[in-house]
Amino acid sequence: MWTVSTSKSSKTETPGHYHHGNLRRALLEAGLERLESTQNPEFSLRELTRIVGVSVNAAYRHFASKEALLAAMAAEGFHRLVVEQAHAVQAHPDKGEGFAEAGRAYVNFARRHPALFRLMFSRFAATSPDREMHASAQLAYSGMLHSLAAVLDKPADDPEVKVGAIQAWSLVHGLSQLIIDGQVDSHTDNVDTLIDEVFKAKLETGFLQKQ
Amino acid sequence: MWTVSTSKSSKTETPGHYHHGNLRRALLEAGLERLESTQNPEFSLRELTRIVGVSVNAAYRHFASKEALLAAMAAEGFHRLVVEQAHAVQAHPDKGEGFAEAGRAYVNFARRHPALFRLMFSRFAATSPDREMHASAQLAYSGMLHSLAAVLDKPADDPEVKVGAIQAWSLVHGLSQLIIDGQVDSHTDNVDTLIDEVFKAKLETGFLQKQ
DNA sequence: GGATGGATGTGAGCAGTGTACACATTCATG
DNA sequence: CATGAATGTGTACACTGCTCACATCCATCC
Repeated sequence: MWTVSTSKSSKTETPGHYHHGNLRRALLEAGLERLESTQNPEFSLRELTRIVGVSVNAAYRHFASKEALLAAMAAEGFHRLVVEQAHAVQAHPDKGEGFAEAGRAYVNFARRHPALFRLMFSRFAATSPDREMHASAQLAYSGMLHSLAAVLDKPADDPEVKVGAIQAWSLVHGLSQLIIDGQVDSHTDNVDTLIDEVFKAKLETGFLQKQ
Repeated sequence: MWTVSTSKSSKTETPGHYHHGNLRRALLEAGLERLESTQNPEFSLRELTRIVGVSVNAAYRHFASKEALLAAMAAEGFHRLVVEQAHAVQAHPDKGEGFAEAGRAYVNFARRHPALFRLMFSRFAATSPDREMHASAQLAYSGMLHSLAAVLDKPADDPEVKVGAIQAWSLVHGLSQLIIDGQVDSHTDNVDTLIDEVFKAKLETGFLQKQ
């Protein structure tokens, strides 16, 4: 996808490509693809630079460390998640359904990209002072917060909305984690119907009831 | 704590200690302590053996790989979690309260041992074929399942119980994860009261209602 | 249009890692 | 007390993240 410009060509991409043609982006893509394609999500910086076809240290012109690369990948993951959730919300005229669908989208995102999902919430996500990543995560949260506020017809800073948002996020996040850990698979036949059941029960008895 | 037996002494511990005195246990303890005591939960096998005062490869007589050591540490974590939850359940005569208290114990375990908690649910927990660890995790799940079955006064294999258990586990697990990721801290003043609120809301409207 | 300086990529090298292999020591048991 | 198994040690190897000095390329200005 990202071809090296051997001498002077391939000016087809976005600006900011000096020798390689946006090496930063290429490394990110390679890393993300690596997460998707293999069983073992551990990878070395050297492996990525080998894939991209560049010397090891070229990476250090774009990322201060391997950790910084991982943080950028996580941020990209949050961006994609936010997009998918926004789509889910907008696809449903009924706000309650839209909110529930966003939850389903969350779980399915985790199922489709388990390694990326883990990366997004791994240790360094809490530790690293990466600004971009925290901003992305914040975006995901505030999106859900406002969606729930619309459902409950209350301001976003209403305590009930805040607690409800954390509750919903916890449920969805926990379910995602347990599923990708294979800790739910072993107890149920079909994960899809389980998700439906969990959500249905939630809808009937839980916080989505405007009471 | 684990002193090396220079020549022939320190037979004070459980059997199975040849040269060192249960090196396996010592490595586990060192690893767990390492997780508690430091900011950066990454550690090398060599570091652990240095702490214990033994050559690097001695560890390989007790663990097939570093991954196996991590799996054993995770299993130990599950054991401790199960113990704390059991205590929480038994401390309350009312079964519903006991169940809720077990949930609180779950969250607090994660808060007190964030690195260990992460390890227990990290990538390799799903990947690794470590039998002991999966057995321990299973134990945690079935304990909660039976506790909920008692609350609802239904058999443990009742679909409603199963769904409720996964729901409860998801909520508690997700909340734990979000808290230790610092993703909740930034939105609320006091985590403790938040937990109470989440649980209270759950108790009032959720699956704990016998309807 | 050619010089200049900053952005970008390269190569060698360092300390540290996980682990395999051959060997040494110690223990339980005959 | 000899023997074999269990346990610990030393050496070595391929690999890692990362630093430093150097090479290359591009945009820009005279």
